[in-house]
Amino acid sequence: MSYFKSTNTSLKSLHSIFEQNLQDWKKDYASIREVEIPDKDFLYRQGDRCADFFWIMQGIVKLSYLTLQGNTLTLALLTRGNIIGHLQDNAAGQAMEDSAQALGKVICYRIGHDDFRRLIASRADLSWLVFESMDSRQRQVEHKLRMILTQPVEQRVVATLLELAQLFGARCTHGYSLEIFLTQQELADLVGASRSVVSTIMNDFRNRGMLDYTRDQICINDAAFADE
Amino acid sequence: MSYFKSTNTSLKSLHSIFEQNLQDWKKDYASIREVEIPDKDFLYRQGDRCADFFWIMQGIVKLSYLTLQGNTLTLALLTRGNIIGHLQDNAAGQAMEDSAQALGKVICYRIGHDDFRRLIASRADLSWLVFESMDSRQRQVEHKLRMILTQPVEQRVVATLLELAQLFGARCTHGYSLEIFLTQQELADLVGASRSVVSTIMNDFRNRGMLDYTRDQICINDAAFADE
DNA sequence: CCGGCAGTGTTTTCCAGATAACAGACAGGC
DNA sequence: GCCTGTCTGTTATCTGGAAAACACTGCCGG
Repeated sequence: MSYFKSTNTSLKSLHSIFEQNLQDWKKDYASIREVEIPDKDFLYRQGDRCADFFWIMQGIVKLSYLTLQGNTLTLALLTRGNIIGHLQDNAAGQAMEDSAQALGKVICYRIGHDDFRRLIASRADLSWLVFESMDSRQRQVEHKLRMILTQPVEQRVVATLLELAQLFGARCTHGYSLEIFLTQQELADLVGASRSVVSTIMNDFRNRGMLDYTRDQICINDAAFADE
Repeated sequence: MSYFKSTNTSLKSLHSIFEQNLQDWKKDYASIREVEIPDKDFLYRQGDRCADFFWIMQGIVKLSYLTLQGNTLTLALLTRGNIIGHLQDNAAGQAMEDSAQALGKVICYRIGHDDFRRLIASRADLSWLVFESMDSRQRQVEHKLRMILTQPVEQRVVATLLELAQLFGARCTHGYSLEIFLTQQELADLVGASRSVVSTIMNDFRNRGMLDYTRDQICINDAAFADE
């Protein structure tokens, strides 16, 4: 069960760094504030102009892109420590090319563009955290690209479910159950496939005893880990 | 012809920042050295262990991934200002998951992991440059993912050729000719398609007068820009 | 001058998966 | 209870593009 390897440890120190400094920083960087985003709310939407940065403290944020044909494509799931925002400040922010949506409750610090830049400049130790954040997103997207170009849908579903188990998995009697529920459509967006094939594949897995799921819960049985 | 928009300006200052400081820095960060990589040489190969960073000063570096089935998949083309390297230092660098190859002559600074980290920590103004570098690669990969999932091969070829024109384009009598030559196979890897369909598509474009190419040159005619 | 090699052009076959269309299933609200 | 809306399950059809297979066009070295 090597699948549940520990996540990057240095990101874990982030919150404590912030906690003890937030009050101090507010004096220097007026735009910093802690915001709580309820499930399904958007941090911003595709096409919005948004020059702020969001530094995730808790919860998961889904980045997705809506195609012209009306399909949704999930680019990445970001967790604590990740930073979202536009880097170039030209003309006070141009339209975002994707949407960011909370999956479950999310807590993050929202910081204006200029303040963020100044903060980074003055606190060199923070910049390495930012690098790690960007790097993890980078890897995530490249990994997705590789998967889509090389693996058939079925394999991608398996891989995605296992990744989700890492992110949301809570131990239950027969395996790991996911603490948020995704509709099949959302799962399909995540693997980059159509809803109908994901549906049949999921059923197949259920019949083979690797998975249990209902309308509002998914549970990955221990058997699944053995098989793959 | 809005296509030839200027590239990020702040990256342009990079070389001058380095030039005037390189000698000084060598004292503090012994591992820094300027290296020149000839055309087609590898900075590192997939599977290598490499804990160093490469900061590109000149030329283009191709990042690509070799699949188990033996297909090559080009993830990104990086230019001046971009930085390549593993962030996490655990166990002195693990295997690279892609290869980095020079496309044409490349000049870059090679820096050991720890020196790079110290350099960034001590020179906060540099870190913003690194952010921009990572961000541009990020956008490039996400863009590729979107293209592959939404556009048919033909469109992707067009888009890729226009992007190449931006990177390598040199004005010639009838349009923009590319200064490096890519085989059709390499072009196919870049668009994420098979060689044979790229070949027929290219021929089609040539017949329609949008393109001229021979065994060792590609030229995008002005007509192509009007059409798309 | 003749292989041999690396790249190109084209055609034929085949299939994964998109798309569409519809029939349950379940959950509110009225 | 019944209507409505949102999910799930399944099947029938169609197609873009991968794969394979081969002929063609240089070019380079002996």
